[in-house]
Amino acid sequence: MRLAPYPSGALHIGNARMIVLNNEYVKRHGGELILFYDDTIGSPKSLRDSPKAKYVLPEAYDLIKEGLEWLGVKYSKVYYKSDRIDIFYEYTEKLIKDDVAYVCFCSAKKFKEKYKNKKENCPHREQSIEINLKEWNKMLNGKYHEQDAVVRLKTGMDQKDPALRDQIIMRISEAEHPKVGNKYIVWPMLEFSWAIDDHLIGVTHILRGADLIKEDFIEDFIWEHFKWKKAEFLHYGRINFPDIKLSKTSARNNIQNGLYKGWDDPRTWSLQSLKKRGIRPEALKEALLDLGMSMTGITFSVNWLYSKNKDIIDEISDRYFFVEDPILIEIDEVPFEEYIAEPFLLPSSPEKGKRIIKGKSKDKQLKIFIASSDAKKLKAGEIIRLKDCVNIQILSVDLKNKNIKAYYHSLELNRDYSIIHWVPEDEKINVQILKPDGSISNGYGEINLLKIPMNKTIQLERYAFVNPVKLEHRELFCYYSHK
RNA sequence: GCCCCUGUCAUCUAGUAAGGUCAAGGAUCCAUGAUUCUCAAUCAUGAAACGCAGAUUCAAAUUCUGCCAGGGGUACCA
Repeated sequence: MRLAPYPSGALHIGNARMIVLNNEYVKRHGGELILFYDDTIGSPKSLRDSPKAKYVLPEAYDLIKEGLEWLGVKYSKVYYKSDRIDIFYEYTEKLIKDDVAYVCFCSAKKFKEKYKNKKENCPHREQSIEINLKEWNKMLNGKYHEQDAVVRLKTGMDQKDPALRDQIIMRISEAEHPKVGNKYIVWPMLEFSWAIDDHLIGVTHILRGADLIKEDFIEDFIWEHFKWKKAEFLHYGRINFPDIKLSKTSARNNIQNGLYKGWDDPRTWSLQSLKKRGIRPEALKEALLDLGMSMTGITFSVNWLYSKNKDIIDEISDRYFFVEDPILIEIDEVPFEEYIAEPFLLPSSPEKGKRIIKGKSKDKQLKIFIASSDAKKLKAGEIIRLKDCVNIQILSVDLKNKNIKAYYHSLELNRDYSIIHWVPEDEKINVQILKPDGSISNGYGEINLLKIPMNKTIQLERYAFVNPVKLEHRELFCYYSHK
């Protein structure tokens, strides 16, 4: 079997389904997996400036490799479509000589309206083999330009399905290719190139999305013509990601115009970005595999992935305090100079030990920060519990001036009081969290965050799981994982 | 327009090939309660579906017909 990514950008969560399913199939049946970069030319030169243009991005080759490595996918060989253009020339010539292909000069619009929709042959279909060969060579020799001429396969203008009437197999593109430059101006269409290559590299099973079903027909037509052994087709249905916008093309544009920092920006939903967010490859694989091979159109909710990931990281992510968008509370009449809070690093594994958070008072006053989302809910007179510390009674709340006053109330845990998180004013570090939508949350975290390893997920209690990626000048930068 | 495919809880899925074992099972989400010094996790309970209409049959989620609804293809993209 083969993986055939188009190297226009990093692999994303949507492309991953194709990879995971192929990989699993090969593993279960003891097959061989080939990585085949489907790096054809894409959009013609004349459309290259359009934001929708598809084209090969040089860095994508490595980004794809990186993504496959992260997913733990092993392959036996690597091929590049762009290395094999001469092969398609050779087979196109054979097809012309066998009178099953012809050079057509109709414009796309004219062909569709005058011939395809009416099931009628265009004049070029009747050309002799000699003329077709001559015109084909003119195409190869650069006598024609983009849009001037194409090679069509004689699948039949009387096909019931208009999608299958005399498909184009070779066309002209004057665009530059990152690997082979301007060496070729005639390029194959996807269906045709696979009909040839799947045979030549010995593919026995082709597992692809339902959107590529038409390609089956073209491949089968050509295998039939050459009397080649046929591969078996397997399909899976469409998958939709309603809460995500997934597009390698728009990700590329946003990276190029500087809106995104790179291919690990969470808005790309690339495998690179998922890794940075602390999503485990096993979680993604399991989530995708659970969808199976059904032909049903699937609405994929990212919560499904998050849930799988949480199963893995919950029991290994240490807990820390963090307050988002902090607001200061001044607590008066504190009857001690220092209180040492000792919450567990990971309550489900007490053997991992405890953290130490010190609350120090000056002149009987203790200053701490709480999250503004908690502050908004406070009412004067209310008693709340600072987790693992003390109970305080709120005296006044002035959100406009970010000023909250409170009194010390008591020490003992009382579950009637709501429990909130806090960070002492004199021992804190700045924490920045990059959210999936690209926004950044700011807040303070407990001092123990200075000692944590990078790229190992943690849970900021009552906030979310995050993956710390950088600690510099007492400032921690994290990627948001999920709730 | 023309071709093709798919319709089971909010979502994903099991069941459809051989009609009875399905008064439809599991997971996620949601709700309630327990537990917990986290709004997480854990445990318990609950809510929640065979697209519609006919037909065949002792018996239909499963077979047949019609309808309806979604998706895909119809690119000199992949």
